[in-house]
Amino acid sequence: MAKPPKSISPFRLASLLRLQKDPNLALHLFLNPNPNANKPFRYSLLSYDLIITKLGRAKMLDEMDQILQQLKTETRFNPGEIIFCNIITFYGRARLPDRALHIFNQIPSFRCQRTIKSFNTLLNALLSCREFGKMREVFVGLNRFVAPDACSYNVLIRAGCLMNDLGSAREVFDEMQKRGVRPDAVTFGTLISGLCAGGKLDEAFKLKEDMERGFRVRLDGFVYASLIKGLCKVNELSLAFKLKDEMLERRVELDSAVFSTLISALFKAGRKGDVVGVLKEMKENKCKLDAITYNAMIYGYCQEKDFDAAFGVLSEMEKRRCKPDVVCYNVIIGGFCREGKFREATELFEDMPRRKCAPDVVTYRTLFSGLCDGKQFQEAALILDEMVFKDYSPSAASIVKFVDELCQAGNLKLLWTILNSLAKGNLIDSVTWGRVIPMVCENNKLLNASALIETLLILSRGLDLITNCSPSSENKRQCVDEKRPSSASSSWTESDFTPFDMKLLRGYGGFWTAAYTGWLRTAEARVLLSKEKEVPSMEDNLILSALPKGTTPRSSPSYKGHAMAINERLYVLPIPHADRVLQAVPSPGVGH
DNA sequence: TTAGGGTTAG
Repeated sequence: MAKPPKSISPFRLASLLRLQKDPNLALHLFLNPNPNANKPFRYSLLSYDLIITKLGRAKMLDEMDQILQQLKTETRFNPGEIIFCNIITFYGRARLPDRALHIFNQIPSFRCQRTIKSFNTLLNALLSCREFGKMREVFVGLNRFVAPDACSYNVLIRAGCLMNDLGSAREVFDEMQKRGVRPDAVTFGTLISGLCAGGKLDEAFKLKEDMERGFRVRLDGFVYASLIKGLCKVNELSLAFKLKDEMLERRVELDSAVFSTLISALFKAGRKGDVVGVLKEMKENKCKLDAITYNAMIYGYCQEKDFDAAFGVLSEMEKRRCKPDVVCYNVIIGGFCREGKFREATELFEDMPRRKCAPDVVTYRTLFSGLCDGKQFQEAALILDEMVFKDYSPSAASIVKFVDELCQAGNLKLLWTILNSLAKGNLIDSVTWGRVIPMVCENNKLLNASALIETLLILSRGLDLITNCSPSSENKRQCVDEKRPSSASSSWTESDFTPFDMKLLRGYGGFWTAAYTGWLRTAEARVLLSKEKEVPSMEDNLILSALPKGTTPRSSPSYKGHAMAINERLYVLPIPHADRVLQAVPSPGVGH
């Protein structure tokens, strides 16, 4: 007879969790440490820490929340502030500012004291979400309870730099000194980097002087790397190399960041031959090449259309046990696309999972816009659909470009396909609607599309994000039934909408208005079809004309669009989908 | 794992 499995101790659970790479398995293990035991498991604080960190890193934030609720009920120990700092950071990375703020406010309920540390983490998380207004609010509010330190000000300075508002970054720099907080190396590093990025090299060098002479803060690699990049950007390569030598003289540790910048600049200046010297110097300084250094070379070779050399670097990385990262593949895929090597680009993209590298939003955007530029419409449509499925969005410009190209090519069939994909991701904005509608009307030999466009304009006009409201499905159904345009008018005006509608439209802002209109029209089309009106108005025609030819709705279409034969088409999206369109949140850009 | 630099697209 098999022996019953030995029950595991809290200590053993922690070490098992540490070893488990798969976050799902780790979660399962955490939730069922001893499946056959009948008394509750006494989790250690370390186990909580490990599972929360694992789930957070894997972006399994709902599961992480579940564990947090459990942690709240544990009274045997008091969790340290660091756990909450990590959680706040995870929310920041996931662009969930409200949840970051919420957990920050909840910290005391976990029997943990908040300090400037979690406050600064919150500020930084809000910065990751580009919630500058909220940052200010939080800073002003908490200022009354706790004195900001250099780190707090450094986050604010970085916010100024990212907003391209170097003036306000400077103001923060002055303010911190007024309040007796000494700027440190990070303060100068942040400000100098911002000045270099903004092309204010003179100011940056002046600040470097002040840092050293006036403030007696030691220069470090961060400051040098920013300045060297700034010089390279304006083609001052010899000055950049001089600065690197200054680092050697002053015994500032030379790191891969400085060398990567120089290598990248040499390639861009067409001085590939000089890269060998830099690599040699790296070796002399015992500085290892990292993925970024290799990527600088790969990019250089791709710009020169030397893909063999680029793949050579890739093999070299593997040989040196430096795992190629996603940027590495993005660079090569981009290079292939620029050269019209779409098959190669797609093959490498498809090979990424085998190479144990997940494509990111940049990979998709690069491939998508490359395929569009090369008029590889079918492939582009496939990538687009996959992108939307993954909740990534192409840039608004490339969507419009793609739609324009399809309109020009008269490829209505593919146009419907991609509009369908875009609708799934709530990615059709008023510009796209504006491009598509005339196309549809022209194709159906209708008089003109001005009525619809006018409608879109009316709805988009001056609508700001004022309120947030989440309508019930009953509300929406009422909208559909009541929202018939007045018969005298051929287009919709504000008077055709109840105050509720207008509130709804305002709540979602101008950007969403077009999607909302699309949804209303969807339902509208369905109402029209179900009523089998004898003499369709021009408005009816317009909507019906948008339906692809040859699609015959069943006799009694219901609001549950899935029963309809045409529900795959854009204008007849199923209602549950429309609900999602309405409730969707704008997808963030990179890093989403 | 409270904050800053270097490689990719748009």
